[in-house]
Amino acid sequence: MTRPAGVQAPVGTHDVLAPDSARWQWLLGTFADWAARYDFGLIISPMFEDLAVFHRGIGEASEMANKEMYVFEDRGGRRLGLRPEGTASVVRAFVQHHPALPFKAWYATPAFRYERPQKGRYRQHHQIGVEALGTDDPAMDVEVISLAWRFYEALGLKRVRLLINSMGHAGCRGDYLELLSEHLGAHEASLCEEHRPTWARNPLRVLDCKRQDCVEVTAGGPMLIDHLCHECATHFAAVREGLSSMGIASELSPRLVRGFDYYTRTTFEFVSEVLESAQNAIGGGGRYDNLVEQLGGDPVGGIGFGSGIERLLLVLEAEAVALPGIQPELFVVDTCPVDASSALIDELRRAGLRVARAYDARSMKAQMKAADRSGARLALLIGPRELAAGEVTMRDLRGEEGAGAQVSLARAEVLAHVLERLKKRP
RNA sequence: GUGGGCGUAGCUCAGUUGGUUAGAGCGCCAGGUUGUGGUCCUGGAGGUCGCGGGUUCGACCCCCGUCGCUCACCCCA
Repeated sequence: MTRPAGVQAPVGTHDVLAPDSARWQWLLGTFADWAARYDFGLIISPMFEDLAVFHRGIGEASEMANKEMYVFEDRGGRRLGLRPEGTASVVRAFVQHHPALPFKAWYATPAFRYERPQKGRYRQHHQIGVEALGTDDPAMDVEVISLAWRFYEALGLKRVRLLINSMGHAGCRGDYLELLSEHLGAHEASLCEEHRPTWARNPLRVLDCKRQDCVEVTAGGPMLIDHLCHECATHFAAVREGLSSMGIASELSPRLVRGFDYYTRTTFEFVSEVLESAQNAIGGGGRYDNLVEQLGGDPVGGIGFGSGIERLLLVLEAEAVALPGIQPELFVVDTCPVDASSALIDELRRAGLRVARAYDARSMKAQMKAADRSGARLALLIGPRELAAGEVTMRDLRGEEGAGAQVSLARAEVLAHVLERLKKRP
């Protein structure tokens, strides 16, 4: 209990040990599979970047860039930041390497934000996501969004809603912002305490405010979705139609304003209906048609999404989805005074089997107990009797009738019998 | 950054207006069954009661500080 100061995970971080880590492996594997089906390739990029990458990407005014980033200076005097989200780094890598278009990349990465932890919110959390750069085609918006949707389905999630909105491009958004500012200015006195003095700096944020005062003011005001230019409106309609043609329902959510400044046109968020906590967004993303240029690249568009692993795990638990574990298939019990099992265990493992064993020369009873708890289906017993006879006893630990049947096998035939038995009962 | 709740065994927790050697269940180890798990019985190990200070004859209990966990605001994944 008492341990030296500092010998514990930092605030807001967690260790994930087996068997819980098996859920992560399964989730990550499922995502990798679906990303590959959509022809996305894995990208691995550094977890820290020059601060400018994040500042220019996320927007200097944003809460995240200002107060939540882990910033440090290295020994060479460089100002660096720990990745707070996935997109900026991918775009930076894209600009740096000029890959062929369209560039479709998926990632799994930790993300760091200095915030007060609470349920579903940590200082180090983990995201999986994709970015697709180099095309404005609404079909790519549809691919990115549907990939997320199919992935959630593959996990077994049922109670997920897709909220969608369009932020327009710089032109129509600019026109709209004037209308919105006019409206907010006229009703300034009715805004909530926080936004009354600050609405002018970022009027869109007010739309996102959940306090009753602001909700009432903005409800009577203009919505961006009604003021999109022809091109943006057409693009948005194509995205929704594409999703609809796949049977994916998207709910128009005109107040949806996501946290990063870089979004244009399509923005979306996946919310869980079963999470009771305030952190019910399990993923989100959008199009960013100016970001590549802002980071020094050609003026090409992109779109992506990110999803939080910890939150997905919370939802999986809330929806009571059964999660596959990783258990040994065999447990080898060896009670001989000399090592009689290492070579056999090696043979089994090289044949692809997951094999557990006991250590410290414990009694047969203790080893059998360990075998039972390991979750293995079969136990192989080698005691002095088997050793002398050149045999191995194979015992079924998961026999449906309770008492497991056991048979004696010649040492040379063990592998063949084990493979047959395990295949027989998948 | 703001506010609430909580830190007692590996885990989940109990602990009577502050009173002697701090308990339970589960888990773990061993034995009952000198070669057999899952049920049952018996026994055992394991705690500077988060840490530091204070009040008191005496503190797991009261007070202060501190560290940590947790929930909410905020922000978001």
